Amino acid sequence: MSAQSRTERPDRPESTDRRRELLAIAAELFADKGFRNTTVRDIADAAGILSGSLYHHFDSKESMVDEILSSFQAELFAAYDAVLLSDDDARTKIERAVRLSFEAIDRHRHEVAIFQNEADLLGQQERFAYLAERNAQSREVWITLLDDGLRSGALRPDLDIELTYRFIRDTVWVAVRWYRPGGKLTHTDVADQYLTILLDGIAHA
Amino acid sequence: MSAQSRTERPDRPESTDRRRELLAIAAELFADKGFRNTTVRDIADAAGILSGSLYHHFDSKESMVDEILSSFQAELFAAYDAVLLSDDDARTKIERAVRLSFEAIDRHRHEVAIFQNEADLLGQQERFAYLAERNAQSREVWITLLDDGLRSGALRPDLDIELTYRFIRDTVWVAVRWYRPGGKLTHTDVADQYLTILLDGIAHA
DNA sequence: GTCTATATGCCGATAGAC
DNA sequence: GTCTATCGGCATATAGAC
Repeated sequence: MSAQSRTERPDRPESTDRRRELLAIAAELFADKGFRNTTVRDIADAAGILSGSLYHHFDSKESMVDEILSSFQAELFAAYDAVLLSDDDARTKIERAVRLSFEAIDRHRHEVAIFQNEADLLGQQERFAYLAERNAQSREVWITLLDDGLRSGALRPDLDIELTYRFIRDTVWVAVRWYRPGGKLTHTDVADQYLTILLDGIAHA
Repeated sequence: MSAQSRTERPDRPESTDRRRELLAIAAELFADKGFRNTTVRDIADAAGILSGSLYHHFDSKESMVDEILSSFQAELFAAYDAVLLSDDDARTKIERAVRLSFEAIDRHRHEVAIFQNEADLLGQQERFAYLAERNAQSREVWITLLDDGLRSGALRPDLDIELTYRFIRDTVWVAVRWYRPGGKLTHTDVADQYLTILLDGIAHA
Protein backbone atom coordinates (compact mmCIF):
# COMPACT_ATOMS: atom_id res chain seq x y z
CA MET A 1 0.00 0.00 0.00
CA SER A 2 1.23 3.48 -0.83
CA ALA A 3 4.25 1.93 -2.46
CA GLN A 4 4.64 5.10 -4.52
CA SER A 5 5.48 7.57 -1.74
CA ARG A 6 7.58 4.96 0.03
CA THR A 7 9.81 4.26 -2.92
CA GLU A 8 10.02 7.85 -4.13
CA ARG A 9 10.94 9.56 -0.86
CA PRO A 10 12.13 6.93 1.55
CA ASP A 11 13.66 9.36 4.04
CA ARG A 12 11.18 12.20 3.90
CA PRO A 13 9.83 13.10 7.35
CA GLU A 14 6.21 14.07 6.94
CA SER A 15 2.74 12.67 7.41
CA THR A 16 4.19 9.16 7.56
CA ASP A 17 6.29 10.13 10.57
CA ARG A 18 3.28 11.43 12.45
CA ARG A 19 1.52 8.14 11.75
CA ARG A 20 4.45 6.19 13.16
CA GLU A 21 4.55 8.43 16.19
CA LEU A 22 0.85 7.87 16.87
CA LEU A 23 1.22 4.14 16.32
CA ALA A 24 4.07 3.99 18.83
CA ILE A 25 1.92 5.79 21.40
CA ALA A 26 -0.99 3.45 20.71
CA ALA A 27 1.27 0.37 20.88
CA GLU A 28 2.48 1.29 24.35
CA LEU A 29 -1.07 1.72 25.61
CA PHE A 30 -2.32 -1.45 23.92
CA ALA A 31 0.57 -3.39 25.46
CA ASP A 32 0.08 -1.98 28.95
CA LYS A 33 -3.70 -1.87 29.23
CA GLY A 34 -4.92 -4.20 26.51
CA PHE A 35 -6.52 -3.34 23.18
CA ARG A 36 -10.13 -3.28 24.28
CA ASN A 37 -9.19 -1.57 27.53
CA THR A 38 -7.53 1.31 25.70
CA THR A 39 -9.89 3.99 24.40
CA VAL A 40 -9.25 6.23 21.43
CA ARG A 41 -9.42 9.06 23.93
CA ASP A 42 -6.53 7.49 25.87
CA ILE A 43 -4.45 7.44 22.71
CA ALA A 44 -5.38 10.98 21.74
CA ASP A 45 -4.65 12.26 25.27
CA ALA A 46 -1.21 10.67 25.25
CA ALA A 47 -0.56 12.25 21.86
CA GLY A 48 -1.79 15.68 23.01
CA ILE A 49 -4.67 15.87 20.55
CA LEU A 50 -8.40 15.18 20.64
CA SER A 51 -9.91 11.82 19.86
CA GLY A 52 -11.63 12.95 16.67
CA SER A 53 -8.30 14.06 15.22
CA LEU A 54 -7.03 10.49 15.22
CA TYR A 55 -9.49 9.69 12.48
CA HIS A 56 -7.62 11.96 10.12
CA HIS A 57 -4.78 9.40 10.25
CA PHE A 58 -6.58 6.08 10.79
CA ASP A 59 -9.87 4.51 9.81
CA SER A 60 -10.50 2.98 13.19
CA LYS A 61 -8.88 1.72 16.38
CA GLU A 62 -8.74 -1.71 14.77
CA SER A 63 -6.73 -0.49 11.81
CA MET A 64 -4.18 0.88 14.26
CA VAL A 65 -3.54 -2.44 15.96
CA ASP A 66 -3.64 -4.10 12.55
CA GLU A 67 -0.80 -1.94 11.26
CA ILE A 68 1.20 -2.43 14.46
CA LEU A 69 0.96 -6.22 14.36
CA SER A 70 1.35 -6.83 10.64
CA SER A 71 4.46 -4.72 10.22
CA PHE A 72 6.10 -6.32 13.25
CA GLN A 73 5.34 -9.82 12.04
CA ALA A 74 6.79 -9.11 8.62
CA GLU A 75 10.09 -8.10 10.21
CA LEU A 76 10.14 -11.04 12.61
CA PHE A 77 9.56 -13.70 10.01
CA ALA A 78 12.17 -12.27 7.71
CA ALA A 79 14.61 -12.88 10.56
CA TYR A 80 13.44 -16.49 11.01
CA ASP A 81 13.85 -17.11 7.29
CA ALA A 82 17.45 -15.94 7.42
CA VAL A 83 18.17 -18.56 10.11
CA LEU A 84 16.41 -21.34 8.21
CA LEU A 85 18.30 -20.58 5.00
CA SER A 86 21.73 -20.39 6.66
CA ASP A 87 24.10 -23.34 6.57
CA ASP A 88 24.71 -23.45 10.32
CA ASP A 89 24.36 -26.80 12.07
CA ALA A 90 21.12 -27.75 13.79
CA ARG A 91 22.12 -26.71 17.29
CA THR A 92 23.42 -23.34 16.14
CA LYS A 93 20.20 -22.65 14.26
CA ILE A 94 18.17 -23.37 17.39
CA GLU A 95 20.39 -21.06 19.40
CA ARG A 96 20.06 -18.32 16.79
CA ALA A 97 16.28 -18.66 16.68
CA VAL A 98 16.10 -18.31 20.46
CA ARG A 99 18.42 -15.32 20.45
CA LEU A 100 16.57 -13.45 17.74
CA SER A 101 13.36 -13.87 19.72
CA PHE A 102 14.87 -12.25 22.79
CA GLU A 103 16.23 -9.53 20.53
CA ALA A 104 12.72 -8.96 19.19
CA ILE A 105 11.45 -8.64 22.76
CA ASP A 106 14.18 -6.09 23.40
CA ARG A 107 13.49 -4.01 20.31
CA HIS A 108 9.74 -4.41 19.95
CA ARG A 109 8.36 -5.32 23.33
CA HIS A 110 5.06 -3.51 22.89
CA GLU A 111 4.38 -5.33 19.66
CA VAL A 112 5.33 -8.69 21.16
CA ALA A 113 3.13 -8.06 24.19
CA ILE A 114 0.16 -7.10 22.04
CA PHE A 115 0.59 -10.21 19.95
CA GLN A 116 0.85 -12.43 23.03
CA ASN A 117 -2.16 -10.92 24.72
CA GLU A 118 -4.54 -10.17 21.86
CA ALA A 119 -3.80 -12.59 19.04
CA ASP A 120 -6.29 -15.23 20.15
CA LEU A 121 -9.21 -12.83 20.37
CA LEU A 122 -8.37 -10.66 17.36
CA GLY A 123 -7.65 -13.75 15.28
CA GLN A 124 -11.32 -14.67 15.37
CA GLN A 125 -12.07 -11.80 12.98
CA GLU A 126 -11.43 -12.25 9.26
CA ARG A 127 -9.37 -9.11 9.14
CA PHE A 128 -6.80 -10.70 11.48
CA ALA A 129 -6.73 -14.14 9.91
CA TYR A 130 -3.07 -13.58 9.09
CA LEU A 131 -2.29 -13.87 12.81
CA ALA A 132 -3.29 -17.54 12.81
CA GLU A 133 -1.31 -18.06 9.59
CA ARG A 134 1.79 -16.52 11.12
CA ASN A 135 1.31 -18.73 14.14
CA ALA A 136 1.26 -21.82 11.95
CA GLN A 137 4.30 -20.53 10.09
CA SER A 138 6.19 -20.09 13.36
CA ARG A 139 5.33 -23.67 14.29
CA GLU A 140 6.69 -24.88 10.93
CA VAL A 141 9.97 -23.09 11.58
CA TRP A 142 10.45 -24.61 15.02
CA ILE A 143 9.35 -28.13 14.11
CA THR A 144 11.83 -28.05 11.23
CA LEU A 145 14.65 -26.88 13.49
CA LEU A 146 13.85 -29.48 16.15
CA ASP A 147 13.51 -32.28 13.59
CA ASP A 148 16.92 -31.43 12.20
CA GLY A 149 18.27 -31.43 15.74
CA LEU A 150 16.91 -34.91 16.37
CA ARG A 151 18.14 -36.36 13.09
CA SER A 152 21.61 -34.91 13.46
CA GLY A 153 21.92 -36.22 17.01
CA ALA A 154 22.19 -32.76 18.54
CA LEU A 155 19.05 -33.33 20.61
CA ARG A 156 18.18 -36.23 22.91
CA PRO A 157 16.14 -38.85 21.07
CA ASP A 158 13.39 -39.24 23.67
CA LEU A 159 11.95 -35.74 23.19
CA ASP A 160 8.33 -35.18 22.25
CA ILE A 161 8.86 -32.67 19.44
CA GLU A 162 5.43 -31.06 19.66
CA LEU A 163 5.69 -30.53 23.40
CA THR A 164 9.26 -29.30 23.10
CA TYR A 165 8.14 -26.77 20.50
CA ARG A 166 5.47 -25.42 22.85
CA PHE A 167 7.95 -25.37 25.71
CA ILE A 168 10.42 -23.25 23.78
CA ARG A 169 7.83 -20.97 22.18
CA ASP A 170 6.10 -20.21 25.47
CA THR A 171 9.26 -19.89 27.51
CA VAL A 172 10.85 -17.45 25.13
CA TRP A 173 7.93 -15.12 24.41
CA VAL A 174 6.54 -15.01 27.92
CA ALA A 175 9.68 -13.16 28.99
CA VAL A 176 8.10 -10.04 27.52
CA ARG A 177 6.10 -9.90 30.75
CA TRP A 178 9.08 -8.96 32.86
CA TYR A 179 12.01 -8.06 30.58
CA ARG A 180 12.74 -4.34 30.38
CA PRO A 181 15.31 -2.85 27.97
CA GLY A 182 17.95 -0.87 29.84
CA GLY A 183 17.57 -3.01 32.96
CA LYS A 184 20.25 -4.96 34.77
CA LEU A 185 20.15 -7.78 32.23
CA THR A 186 20.61 -7.30 28.50
CA HIS A 187 18.64 -9.45 26.11
CA THR A 188 21.87 -11.31 25.42
CA ASP A 189 22.31 -12.10 29.12
CA VAL A 190 18.80 -13.47 29.29
CA ALA A 191 19.27 -15.52 26.13
CA ASP A 192 22.53 -16.98 27.50
CA GLN A 193 20.90 -18.20 30.72
CA TYR A 194 17.78 -19.45 28.96
CA LEU A 195 19.82 -21.43 26.46
CA THR A 196 21.90 -22.93 29.24
CA ILE A 197 18.80 -24.17 31.03
CA LEU A 198 17.04 -25.22 27.85
CA LEU A 199 19.94 -27.17 26.45
CA ASP A 200 21.47 -28.66 29.60
CA GLY A 201 18.85 -28.36 32.34
CA ILE A 202 19.05 -27.07 35.89
CA ALA A 203 20.09 -30.34 37.58
CA HIS A 204 23.69 -30.84 38.66
CA ALA A 205 25.43 -33.17 36.20
CA MET B 1 -18.26 -13.70 55.31
CA SER B 2 -21.41 -15.72 55.92
CA ALA B 3 -19.41 -17.98 58.18
CA GLN B 4 -22.64 -18.88 59.93
CA SER B 5 -24.42 -20.68 57.10
CA ARG B 6 -21.14 -22.23 55.97
CA THR B 7 -20.31 -23.79 59.32
CA GLU B 8 -23.85 -24.76 60.20
CA ARG B 9 -24.82 -26.50 56.97
CA PRO B 10 -21.65 -27.28 55.06
CA ASP B 11 -23.31 -29.58 52.52
CA ARG B 12 -26.60 -27.76 52.03
CA PRO B 13 -27.38 -27.17 48.35
CA GLU B 14 -29.08 -23.82 48.06
CA SER B 15 -28.33 -20.23 47.25
CA THR B 16 -24.63 -20.92 47.70
CA ASP B 17 -24.76 -23.53 44.98
CA ARG B 18 -26.40 -21.12 42.58
CA ARG B 19 -23.63 -18.64 43.33
CA ARG B 20 -21.00 -21.23 42.56
CA GLU B 21 -22.76 -22.17 39.35
CA LEU B 22 -22.87 -18.56 38.22
CA LEU B 23 -19.24 -18.04 39.18
CA ALA B 24 -18.22 -21.08 37.13
CA ILE B 25 -20.07 -19.67 34.11
CA ALA B 26 -18.45 -16.28 34.62
CA ALA B 27 -15.01 -17.83 35.06
CA GLU B 28 -15.21 -19.61 31.72
CA LEU B 29 -16.19 -16.39 29.95
CA PHE B 30 -13.56 -14.30 31.74
CA ALA B 31 -10.92 -16.87 30.82
CA ASP B 32 -11.95 -17.10 27.16
CA LYS B 33 -12.75 -13.49 26.35
CA GLY B 34 -11.05 -11.49 29.07
CA PHE B 35 -12.62 -9.75 32.06
CA ARG B 36 -13.29 -6.38 30.50
CA ASN B 37 -14.35 -8.02 27.25
CA THR B 38 -17.03 -10.05 28.98
CA THR B 39 -20.27 -8.20 29.68
CA VAL B 40 -22.70 -8.97 32.47
CA ARG B 41 -25.17 -9.70 29.68
CA ASP B 42 -22.82 -12.38 28.34
CA ILE B 43 -22.77 -14.01 31.76
CA ALA B 44 -26.53 -13.73 32.23
CA ASP B 45 -27.18 -15.14 28.74
CA ALA B 46 -24.96 -18.13 29.40
CA ALA B 47 -26.80 -18.70 32.68
CA GLY B 48 -30.22 -18.36 31.04
CA ILE B 49 -31.30 -15.32 33.03
CA LEU B 50 -31.34 -11.55 32.46
CA SER B 51 -28.46 -9.28 33.35
CA GLY B 52 -30.31 -7.49 36.13
CA SER B 53 -30.91 -10.77 37.94
CA LEU B 54 -27.18 -11.26 38.45
CA TYR B 55 -27.21 -8.37 40.88
CA HIS B 56 -29.35 -10.38 43.26
CA HIS B 57 -26.30 -12.62 43.77
CA PHE B 58 -23.36 -10.25 43.34
CA ASP B 59 -22.59 -6.59 44.00
CA SER B 60 -20.80 -6.08 40.72
CA LYS B 61 -18.86 -7.75 37.94
CA GLU B 62 -15.70 -6.95 39.88
CA SER B 63 -16.87 -8.82 42.97
CA MET B 64 -17.41 -11.88 40.77
CA VAL B 65 -13.83 -11.98 39.53
CA ASP B 66 -12.66 -11.15 43.03
CA GLU B 67 -14.37 -14.20 44.48
CA ILE B 68 -13.10 -16.41 41.65
CA LEU B 69 -9.48 -15.38 42.10
CA SER B 70 -9.28 -15.21 45.88
CA SER B 71 -10.78 -18.63 46.53
CA PHE B 72 -8.54 -20.24 43.92
CA GLN B 73 -5.43 -18.63 45.36
CA ALA B 74 -6.27 -19.80 48.84
CA GLU B 75 -6.42 -23.39 47.64
CA LEU B 76 -3.24 -23.11 45.58
CA PHE B 77 -1.11 -21.70 48.34
CA ALA B 78 -2.29 -24.29 50.80
CA ALA B 79 -0.85 -26.85 48.38
CA TYR B 80 2.48 -25.01 48.16
CA ASP B 81 2.69 -24.87 51.93
CA ALA B 82 2.27 -28.63 52.16
CA VAL B 83 5.29 -29.08 49.89
CA LEU B 84 7.40 -26.58 51.81
CA LEU B 85 6.63 -28.23 55.15
CA SER B 86 7.32 -31.78 53.95
CA ASP B 87 10.65 -33.46 54.66
CA ASP B 88 11.35 -34.43 51.05
CA ASP B 89 14.76 -33.61 49.65
CA ALA B 90 15.28 -30.43 47.61
CA ARG B 91 14.91 -32.01 44.19
CA THR B 92 11.73 -33.85 45.15
CA LYS B 93 10.20 -30.65 46.49
CA ILE B 94 10.91 -28.86 43.22
CA GLU B 95 9.35 -31.72 41.28
CA ARG B 96 6.29 -31.70 43.53
CA ALA B 97 5.88 -27.93 43.17
CA VAL B 98 5.99 -28.24 39.39
CA ARG B 99 3.54 -31.13 39.38
CA LEU B 100 1.01 -29.42 41.62
CA SER B 101 1.05 -26.43 39.30
CA PHE B 102 0.15 -28.57 36.29
CA GLU B 103 -2.51 -30.22 38.42
CA ALA B 104 -3.92 -26.78 39.22
CA ILE B 105 -4.03 -26.01 35.49
CA ASP B 106 -5.89 -29.27 34.96
CA ARG B 107 -8.44 -28.70 37.70
CA HIS B 108 -8.82 -24.92 37.61
CA ARG B 109 -7.79 -23.79 34.19
CA HIS B 110 -10.24 -20.89 33.98
CA GLU B 111 -9.02 -19.49 37.26
CA VAL B 112 -5.37 -19.89 36.25
CA ALA B 113 -6.04 -18.23 32.89
CA ILE B 114 -7.82 -15.30 34.51
CA PHE B 115 -4.98 -14.83 36.96
CA GLN B 116 -2.38 -14.96 34.18
CA ASN B 117 -4.23 -12.53 31.94
CA GLU B 118 -5.78 -10.07 34.34
CA ALA B 119 -3.65 -9.96 37.49
CA ASP B 120 -1.42 -7.11 36.30
CA LEU B 121 -4.31 -4.81 35.47
CA LEU B 122 -6.61 -5.72 38.32
CA GLY B 123 -3.72 -5.54 40.77
CA GLN B 124 -3.54 -1.78 40.27
CA GLN B 125 -6.78 -1.40 42.24
CA GLU B 126 -6.68 -1.50 46.03
CA ARG B 127 -9.34 -4.15 46.10
CA PHE B 128 -7.02 -6.58 44.33
CA ALA B 129 -3.85 -5.75 46.25
CA TYR B 130 -3.79 -9.33 47.50
CA LEU B 131 -2.89 -10.46 43.99
CA ALA B 132 0.49 -8.73 44.25
CA GLU B 133 0.96 -10.17 47.73
CA ARG B 134 0.26 -13.69 46.47
CA ASN B 135 2.71 -13.08 43.67
CA ALA B 136 5.42 -12.15 46.15
CA GLN B 137 4.51 -15.17 48.24
CA SER B 138 4.87 -17.46 45.23
CA ARG B 139 8.31 -15.99 44.58
CA GLU B 140 9.31 -16.69 48.20
CA VAL B 141 8.29 -20.32 47.81
CA TRP B 142 10.30 -20.84 44.65
CA ILE B 143 13.39 -18.94 45.76
CA THR B 144 13.42 -21.06 48.92
CA LEU B 145 13.14 -24.28 46.95
CA LEU B 146 15.85 -23.26 44.49
CA ASP B 147 18.17 -22.06 47.26
CA ASP B 148 17.83 -25.41 49.00
CA GLY B 149 18.54 -27.09 45.68
CA LEU B 150 21.73 -25.11 45.25
CA ARG B 151 22.97 -25.67 48.81
CA SER B 152 22.29 -29.38 48.75
CA GLY B 153 24.07 -29.78 45.42
CA ALA B 154 20.97 -30.95 43.58
CA LEU B 155 21.17 -27.99 41.18
CA ARG B 156 24.11 -26.80 39.11
CA PRO B 157 26.03 -24.08 40.93
CA ASP B 158 26.23 -21.58 38.05
CA LEU B 159 22.47 -20.88 37.98
CA ASP B 160 21.08 -17.36 38.37
CA ILE B 161 18.39 -18.11 40.95
CA GLU B 162 16.19 -15.13 40.11
CA LEU B 163 16.20 -15.90 36.40
CA THR B 164 15.67 -19.59 37.03
CA TYR B 165 12.66 -18.75 39.17
CA ARG B 166 11.13 -16.69 36.38
CA PHE B 167 11.93 -19.41 33.88
CA ILE B 168 10.10 -22.06 35.88
CA ARG B 169 7.17 -19.85 36.86
CA ASP B 170 6.53 -18.68 33.32
CA THR B 171 7.09 -22.05 31.71
CA VAL B 172 4.72 -23.85 33.99
CA TRP B 173 1.80 -21.43 34.06
CA VAL B 174 1.87 -20.45 30.42
CA ALA B 175 0.83 -24.02 29.58
CA VAL B 176 -2.71 -22.97 30.50
CA ARG B 177 -2.83 -21.42 27.03
CA TRP B 178 -2.88 -24.76 25.25
CA TYR B 179 -3.46 -27.53 27.80
CA ARG B 180 -6.98 -29.00 27.72
CA PRO B 181 -8.21 -31.55 30.28
CA GLY B 182 -9.39 -34.73 28.59
CA GLY B 183 -7.01 -34.25 25.67
CA LYS B 184 -4.33 -36.63 24.43
CA LEU B 185 -1.95 -35.66 27.21
CA THR B 186 -2.80 -35.80 30.90
CA HIS B 187 -1.40 -33.17 33.22
CA THR B 188 0.96 -35.85 34.52
CA ASP B 189 2.27 -36.51 31.00
CA VAL B 190 2.93 -32.83 30.52
CA ALA B 191 4.62 -32.51 33.91
CA ASP B 192 6.85 -35.51 33.14
CA GLN B 193 8.12 -34.02 29.88
CA TYR B 194 8.49 -30.55 31.33
CA LEU B 195 10.50 -31.84 34.28
CA THR B 196 12.72 -33.85 31.95
CA ILE B 197 13.53 -30.76 29.92
CA LEU B 198 13.81 -28.49 32.94
CA LEU B 199 16.11 -30.77 34.90
CA ASP B 200 18.26 -32.28 32.14
CA GLY B 201 17.80 -30.07 29.07
CA ILE B 202 17.06 -30.91 25.46
CA ALA B 203 20.65 -31.42 24.28
CA HIS B 204 21.96 -34.92 23.74
CA ALA B 205 24.24 -35.87 26.61
C1' DG C 1 -34.80 -15.55 42.36
C1' DT C 2 -36.03 -13.55 38.15
C1' DC C 3 -38.24 -10.04 35.22
C1' DT C 4 -39.53 -5.27 33.37
C1' DA C 5 -37.92 -0.99 32.61
C1' DT C 6 -34.66 2.38 32.77
C1' DA C 7 -30.92 5.68 34.58
C1' DT C 8 -26.42 7.16 33.60
C1' DG C 9 -22.22 7.25 31.45
C1' DC C 10 -18.51 6.07 28.30
C1' DC C 11 -17.41 4.19 23.91
C1' DG C 12 -16.09 4.51 18.73
C1' DA C 13 -16.92 7.20 15.07
C1' DT C 14 -18.60 11.26 11.99
C1' DA C 15 -19.48 16.15 9.95
C1' DG C 16 -17.93 20.31 9.16
C1' DA C 17 -15.38 24.72 10.81
C1' DC C 18 -10.78 26.60 11.15
C1' DG D 1 -3.87 18.42 10.96
C1' DT D 2 -6.63 19.63 14.70
C1' DC D 3 -10.83 21.25 16.99
C1' DT D 4 -15.94 21.70 18.08
C1' DA D 5 -19.88 19.31 18.64
C1' DT D 6 -22.49 15.41 18.64
C1' DC D 7 -24.75 10.84 17.26
C1' DG D 8 -26.08 6.18 18.22
C1' DG D 9 -24.94 2.21 20.76
C1' DC D 10 -23.77 -0.58 24.42
C1' DA D 11 -21.89 -0.87 29.09
C1' DT D 12 -22.81 -1.42 34.35
C1' DA D 13 -25.97 -0.94 37.60
C1' DT D 14 -30.60 0.16 39.97
C1' DA D 15 -35.78 0.17 41.45
C1' DG D 16 -39.61 -2.10 42.04
C1' DA D 17 -43.19 -5.65 40.33
C1' DC D 18 -44.08 -10.57 40.37
